[in-house]
Amino acid sequence: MIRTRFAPSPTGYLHIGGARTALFSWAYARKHGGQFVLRIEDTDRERSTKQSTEAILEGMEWLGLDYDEGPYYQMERLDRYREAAEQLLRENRAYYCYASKEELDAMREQQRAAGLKPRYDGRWRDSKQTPPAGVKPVIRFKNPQEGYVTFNDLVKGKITMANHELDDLVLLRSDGIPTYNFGVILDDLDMNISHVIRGDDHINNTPRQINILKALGAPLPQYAHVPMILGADGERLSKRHGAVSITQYREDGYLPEGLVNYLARLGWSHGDEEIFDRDQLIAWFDLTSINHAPAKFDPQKLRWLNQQYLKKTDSKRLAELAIPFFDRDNCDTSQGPDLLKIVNLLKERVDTIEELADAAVYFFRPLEPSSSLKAQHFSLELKPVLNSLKDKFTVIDWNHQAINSEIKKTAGEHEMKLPKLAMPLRVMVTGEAQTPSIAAVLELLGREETLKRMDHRLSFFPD
RNA sequence: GUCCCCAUCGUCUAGCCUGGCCUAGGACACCAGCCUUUCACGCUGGUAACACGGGUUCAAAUCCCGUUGGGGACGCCA
Repeated sequence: MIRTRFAPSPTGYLHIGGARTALFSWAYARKHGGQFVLRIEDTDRERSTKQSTEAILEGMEWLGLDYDEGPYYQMERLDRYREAAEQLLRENRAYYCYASKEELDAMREQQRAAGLKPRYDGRWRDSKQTPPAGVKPVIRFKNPQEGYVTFNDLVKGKITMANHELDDLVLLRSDGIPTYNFGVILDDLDMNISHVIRGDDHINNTPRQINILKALGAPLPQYAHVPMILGADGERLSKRHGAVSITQYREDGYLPEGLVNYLARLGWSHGDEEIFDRDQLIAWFDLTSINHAPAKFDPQKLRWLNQQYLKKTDSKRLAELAIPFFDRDNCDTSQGPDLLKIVNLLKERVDTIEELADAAVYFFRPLEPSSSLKAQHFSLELKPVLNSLKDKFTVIDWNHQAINSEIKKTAGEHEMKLPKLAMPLRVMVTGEAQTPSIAAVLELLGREETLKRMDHRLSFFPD
């Protein structure tokens, strides 16, 4: 049975990188009919917050990453970690270390100054000295000092690390809470995780974890390290480099399926496939097609993909999703034209739902054209033409074909090129220069509102 | 600094494992044209990459080594 997990720490929201790791783990489990587990690694008491946990859960739900078990919380498993640490202590695979924070800082600084890799020097490893009074010790792992650790990473291939590069890491802090490296292996072990899929910033931790697992006499999971996602500037995505919360994309008007598709395609590929849904992802997903190099996040391609999904999404659903955005624009959608029809008209022309709502404001309230638009499209000679068009609008059938032919006819009668009439009409009714076909817009807007706006505008035309 | 990972168009990538089909394919972006009632959409075409240097081989984007460049890790964070 294949079991994967996503194990975020609740010290911030769920961001792009974490979401993609979760997506890959999820897809791998689903592909193989396995199970996907969610575990919250909340052992950093300083920074873990309830809000972060909720934000992560919310992000997972929005993306549709459903889990079969969890969320588990590490803070509920403290006894287990203590037991395991004591076992290692008994078997002389771990030891107490009484070194103070200041002492260790000084040690590292010295090493750095000497051009060495900063690491614990093992001063308490085989120490016979009497422990200082009143100091609560940490428990450190007795890492093997010779030989190599090799594992076969399912993404990167064979990775080898010399044991002498590794130091004796802390297993249990002085307050009895495990550190990441200890907690994670025990949890993955107890939860029968078969495949550990995580960011490749964990590659360096893997040999340490393998050593502990071996000391415990436990079986090893398979590892798959996924490359990082970089910001547009090539820097690792961080809070300062555009790593926004996954839910921010919802607020910006993206569809979860668009984001999922984009994320899946970032660092993973199935030939030349660009647009594929969740089921196709599951069917196609494999670890070997994950790219080995880090990828830069490209917001423009995300926008394009989102537009592809917007186009094929049912207008009814889009209309519902758009309501909060209309609210932001102070548009009462219960009043004006049929929202469904508005969505139909606009959904191929915008990249996000936010843009859709923004592009539809004039359906709900008249917009004042900018002075440059007025100067460009309004002129006194036009006034009689627009007046006669308006008169005809009072009598024709109100559908876009009829409106359209009336506009064309009027332009012909006055020997005008069509745009010369259509543009001023568009600007005077919508206040904007870019809208869908003006006839379609007018039909939706309704005869009454159209005439009202024309009257109003014409009353002080061309100003 | 030390260790680990990585390296194909500006970006995401196919091809690499199992050398020849690659005068390197697709997508985003960009440019031009078409469509057109504006803006989009759509369609057509275009610019654009195997980091560099050595090997191995009849033949290398593909295999090996080095250089350079990028990323990551080096905590009683995860």
